[in-house]
Amino acid sequence: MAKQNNVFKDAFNRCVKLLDQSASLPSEPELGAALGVSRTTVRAILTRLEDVGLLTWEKRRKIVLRKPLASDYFPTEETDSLSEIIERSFMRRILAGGAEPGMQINELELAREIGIGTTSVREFLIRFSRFGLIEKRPNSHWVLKGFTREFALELTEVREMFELRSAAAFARLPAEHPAWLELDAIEAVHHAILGDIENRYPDFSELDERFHLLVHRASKNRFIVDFYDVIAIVFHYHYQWNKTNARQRNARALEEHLVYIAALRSRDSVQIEDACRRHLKSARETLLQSIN
Amino acid sequence: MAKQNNVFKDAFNRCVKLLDQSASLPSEPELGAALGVSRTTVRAILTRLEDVGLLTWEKRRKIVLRKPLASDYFPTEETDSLSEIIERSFMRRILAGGAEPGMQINELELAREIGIGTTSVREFLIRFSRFGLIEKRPNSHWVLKGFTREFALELTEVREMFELRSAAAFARLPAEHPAWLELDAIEAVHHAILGDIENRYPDFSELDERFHLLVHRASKNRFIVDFYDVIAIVFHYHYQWNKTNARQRNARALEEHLVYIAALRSRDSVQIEDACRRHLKSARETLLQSIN
DNA sequence: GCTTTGTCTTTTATCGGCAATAGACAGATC
DNA sequence: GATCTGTCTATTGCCGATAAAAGACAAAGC
Repeated sequence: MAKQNNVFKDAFNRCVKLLDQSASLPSEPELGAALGVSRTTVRAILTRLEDVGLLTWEKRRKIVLRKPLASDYFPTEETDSLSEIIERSFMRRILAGGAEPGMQINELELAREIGIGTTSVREFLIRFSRFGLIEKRPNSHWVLKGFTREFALELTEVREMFELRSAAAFARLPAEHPAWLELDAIEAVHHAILGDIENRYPDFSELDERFHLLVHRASKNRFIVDFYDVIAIVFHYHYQWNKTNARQRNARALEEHLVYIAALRSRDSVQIEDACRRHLKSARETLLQSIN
Repeated sequence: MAKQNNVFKDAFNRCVKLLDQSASLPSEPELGAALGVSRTTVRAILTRLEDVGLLTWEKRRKIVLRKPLASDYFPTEETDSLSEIIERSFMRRILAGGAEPGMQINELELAREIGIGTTSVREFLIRFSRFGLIEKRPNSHWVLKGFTREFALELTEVREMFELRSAAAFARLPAEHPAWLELDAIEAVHHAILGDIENRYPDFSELDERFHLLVHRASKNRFIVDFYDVIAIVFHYHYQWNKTNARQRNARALEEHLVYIAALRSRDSVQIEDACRRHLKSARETLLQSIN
């Protein structure tokens, strides 16, 4: 079966959405840039648009024939990349299912369960191993170390070191640095969500990641920024599978963020450290509660 | 060609060395434990020992027939695992060769150059990516970020944060913790090398890793301990390919270590921080000098 | 003269297959 | 009764092959 064509399918869907809004399509290279794919894929998309009768396409002449229907899109399951599929499937197993620490992980079994080849599973496990949740015994199986209390404590310990340093670096950014504008934008979304907390509290997860990543980036240190991936994935799945008191928790975190943001703006190192510490402490507590 | 049999070859060599010393061999499971391989491999080794006329083997009766010769061993090139081979080859390219930052890395080319399959190269690159020297463009090539000044500064920034914290944790270890004994042993080796510095200064590299890893382990944090891999690999190849003033540099580092070790023993946090900072600063400077 | 398109080549992502290695289990041996 | 050996099965590590996707280059169009 070789490579999946999910890049094509995903880009196709985004192209149909584009076509739904504006009534014409730009040149091939421009469209490629807009969709983030190569011209080869753009041409495959255009060919298919013609096939399903959405478009006439001859050289530069692209004429939209009708409004797209829901049935023109590829089903969303088919647009995910293999690694996303594996990640979700794997995280469900270890966070939701009864996965005991110390358990062996079997590549072949995982591959069969998801219906893919072993190579993809192996590559996923190698990439995933940097999250500290699994460990390889050479020439033998992987061992699940588990989403335990120790894991959460070790993770948050490093997170706190990194974020305190990043927040301090943030305060030293020159006034014209784009991060300040992004901070304004992020703050505005905080107010928007708080203003309609009952309905919008699930939007917090994504905003949380956006905010903390912005702070970490101020460190200008690739190791610190990369480590944020670990935090992000843990909190991502944590939010997804543990919804007890979600509204209340998120509201509290939003308020803490606002204090934190104000502290960053003040550029006062004592205030920043205080706000940062306070927020990270409550984030850690939330995480720990979900484990025991 | 499937799997290499380097596990067998390496274990075979170690078994021959064992046989050179003691005149008999233990049971299969015991031998497996001693060599760190499965019984399947042990039996393959015993079969080969018989074939080359080093041993008679029938059930429990194992009789050594003669002293091993140099020609009984497999050549060392054949005992390295594929990932070790790729790693060396790759590091030589990016540290020694003219590898410009921003350069593209081609999986197929690398594989052909080393004479192996692409899967192994891919897996290596994925594992290697956590060292922050390369980066993947999805569906496209890897980009070499290069062993630059920025890289060294980012690396040492994190190293210093982690090691200061680990050193502080070390001082809090209970007196009966085995780490103190290991520290004694490490200190003794320091004195031994310093006593014959002219000849033994190349032994420093390995000792350095052993010492700092011991310190990092005191953090009891998997992320801190794992990060030491990044430091270790960088310094390992750094020592290997930059030998200017090596004797002098190593002598200085050994002295700094001794002060650092004494500080750890004192359990005095001010003294520890001071000694640790001082040593890390000079380690950073050495590293930076080798870059520009 | 710059951008677009047609065509072709190169490279990546993924699969199935096979030898090396690990590991399980029952019967044999001390 | 604990450990060892014989035998068999399961799993990993690695390869080559192939479709998807990227990308190079020249000719065409504005």
